[in-house]
Amino acid sequence: MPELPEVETVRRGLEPVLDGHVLADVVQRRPDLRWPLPERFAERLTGRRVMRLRRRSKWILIDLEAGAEVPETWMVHLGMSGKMLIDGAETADLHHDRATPQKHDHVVVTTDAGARITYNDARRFGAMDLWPTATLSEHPQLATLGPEPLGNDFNAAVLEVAFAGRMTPVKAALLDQKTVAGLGNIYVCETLFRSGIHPTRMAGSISAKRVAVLAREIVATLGEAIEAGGSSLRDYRKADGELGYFQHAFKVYDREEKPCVTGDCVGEIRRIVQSGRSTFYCPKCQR
DNA sequence: CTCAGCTCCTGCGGGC
DNA sequence: TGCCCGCAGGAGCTGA
Repeated sequence: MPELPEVETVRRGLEPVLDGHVLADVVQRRPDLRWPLPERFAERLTGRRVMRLRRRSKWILIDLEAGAEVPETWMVHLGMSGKMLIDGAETADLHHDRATPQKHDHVVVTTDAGARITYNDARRFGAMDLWPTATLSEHPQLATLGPEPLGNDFNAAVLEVAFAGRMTPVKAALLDQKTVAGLGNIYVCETLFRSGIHPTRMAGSISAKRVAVLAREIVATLGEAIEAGGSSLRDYRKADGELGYFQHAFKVYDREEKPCVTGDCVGEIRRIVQSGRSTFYCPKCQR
């Protein structure tokens, strides 16, 4: 499910319950997610204080105070179906209640303030790791990532260089986390639509001017989605304690055969499959 | 090296 | 109602 905006929303939702708090109790309910969890995972998290929550691409990075060892970072990737659910002392009004674990609840953390954070992941494409904070950028999953689209290292020129010579559809190039980090299937479709670029166009063949539009739309689209996530976060307690899922109106994603939303466009959204994944686009607006 | 296709896993919705 | 199929927001691996 989650792409960069959803992951950022989850990070922001976790912040008030985790930041500055001690992980008083950690329960690991199976040995692996996508990969085996690190040795003595629960034991190594237990008793450590959270110093900061960061995000890199689709990874949530939870910096921990040094325990018996050096400062380490608890890394969390939600994969396709990973969810973070919060309940406990401060959310006793929730009908959502994890007192007894439910199906696919894999990791359960209780803080010193009595908040309970449950990681639930049906498809188990998610991942967790524990890595020294000082060398985090060398972690195998982080080392190859491209620039953070909402960071200072991303702009039109950078995207142009990344596209240069790429004889692959721009859709695939944008899904490649080495090009830009954090985009997934939905936001690639949306940004290409907003940029008027056809998804099958070869990345290396797009003019500098149009790459600049694309870079700008990537930043704008992600920013707006995070904003939408933030507003949903403010009343997530009314829902079910599940972080990161929010209503967002997509212009093309999952709108096959629906009318194009562009003002005077009479076209309808089309769905094609590119490298095994659905692409949605307007054949009239995107060239 | 680059790229397309397959793969992991479970759940859900549509068609019959 | 139940069964079967295709599909799902990620991304690593394989082999051409």
